Amino acid sequence: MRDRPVVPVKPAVRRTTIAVDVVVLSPRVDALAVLLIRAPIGARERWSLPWDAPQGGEGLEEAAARITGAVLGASPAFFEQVGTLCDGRRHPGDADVSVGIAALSPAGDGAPVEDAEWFPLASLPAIAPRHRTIVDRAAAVVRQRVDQSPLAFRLLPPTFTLSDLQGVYELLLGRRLHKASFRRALQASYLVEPTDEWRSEGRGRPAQLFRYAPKKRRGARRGVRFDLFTE
Amino acid sequence: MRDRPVVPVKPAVRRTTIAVDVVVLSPRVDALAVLLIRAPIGARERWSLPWDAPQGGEGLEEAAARITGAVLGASPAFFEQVGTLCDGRRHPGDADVSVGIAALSPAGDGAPVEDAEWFPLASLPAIAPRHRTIVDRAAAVVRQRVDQSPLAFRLLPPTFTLSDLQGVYELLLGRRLHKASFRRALQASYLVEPTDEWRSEGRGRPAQLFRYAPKKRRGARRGVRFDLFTE
DNA sequence: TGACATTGGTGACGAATTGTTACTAATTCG
DNA sequence: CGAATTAGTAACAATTCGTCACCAATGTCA
Repeated sequence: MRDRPVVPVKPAVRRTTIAVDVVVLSPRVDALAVLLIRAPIGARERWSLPWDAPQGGEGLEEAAARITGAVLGASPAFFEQVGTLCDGRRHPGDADVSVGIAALSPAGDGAPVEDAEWFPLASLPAIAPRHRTIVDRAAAVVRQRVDQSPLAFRLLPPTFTLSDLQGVYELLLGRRLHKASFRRALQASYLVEPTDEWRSEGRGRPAQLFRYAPKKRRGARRGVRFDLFTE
Repeated sequence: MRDRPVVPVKPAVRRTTIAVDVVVLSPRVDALAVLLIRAPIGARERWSLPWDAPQGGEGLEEAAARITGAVLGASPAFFEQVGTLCDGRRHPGDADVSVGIAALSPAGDGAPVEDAEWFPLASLPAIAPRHRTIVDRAAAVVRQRVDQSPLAFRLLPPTFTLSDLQGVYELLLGRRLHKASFRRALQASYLVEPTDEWRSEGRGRPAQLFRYAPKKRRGARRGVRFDLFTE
């Protein structure tokens, strides 16, 4: 940083190869799952993330929607970029640049095509190093933003019980939450509204169904949080 | 979304042009400022963000460091991606894809080269639409992550007073904070440690200098926050 | 039919955190 | 010297949070 000589930059674009790599996440039996596709014979790894290049005139999230639709039959309504990579790590299509995108899909939506399968986030098979990085980033981003973005609601059907919702939060955060506290905080947030439907799920009292319906509330936030944790 | 036919994807990379666009942010007189460079004669807008294509074998943040170094003479130690764009909006070099990167620079570091200037975030001159989007995203990202990432410390020199730090938080958050609450929260966070130096800044009592020195503290966080605000 | 297990839902209380007021401390200015 | 200005903190009130205890509504099974 010591007074480096000022080199005038003559900026110019550069031709490279690019890929959109999609981490489709969905809550499966008690764990978040990622959708992988079987790689062609001869590839270094047997599985990979769904990916493709954006087509002409197509935005990145649009491309992610197309790719997901092709593999899952349903297209999630929520995407979030988790970082763009341009490093030495290997990509299955040898793209120079990879745009990582997380796609959130409710539990019941769509079904994987023949060569695709859900894998619990915690026990993935071997995938290309760059895909590994993208999956890890997607998990980190989702965990980090869960309380600032309506991520959890995108992993649930349009109506859900509060226990469902709490379950998703517990999946994302990786820890148990206290029922009464969770509900009180949710109440105060005006993020959901009750429907007049109830769901009976076998044993136990039936639960009321809610829907995501955030009320306008201007950000009159309080002091600083310093929620920074050094691992 | 209605049962779209499953189109088998034959993924393939695609050649495109790419640019790294850097939003260098620094606290200037009572406002966050962005570093812009004068565009060549004949360009649609007279100013633009510093940008260039990543060179061979160079990572994206590395490219951002090089670009910033060339324009500011000093290279910030902190970069954060704020999103990758691939849409119709115009880029000064007509890149297909733009990777937006925020670079945080302490107030005194470096000096703009001849054709570069600081502009307060609130009153920018006309720049290319894509650059406008990237600046807005950078501002949003920085505001959103300020309490989860040590962003504020990257806008300050290695040692600083607590009033300096509070000032940066107020800049980033765009609202005033209460002194006593701020300091109590900071204390509880173990993010800074006092040095044995004091700084006398003209009138008033001299202030103790602190440095950023996060102590390890495992994330034993509490309930959910639902800090989601719908504008 | 009537315990009992199971899941949903809530009131209430003490503990912890946060917002605020008000004060003390150390310096410059006139 | 006193007034003005900035730094720093103790202490109190208001609010929020974690927890416990309980009630409600259903299915199971003797």
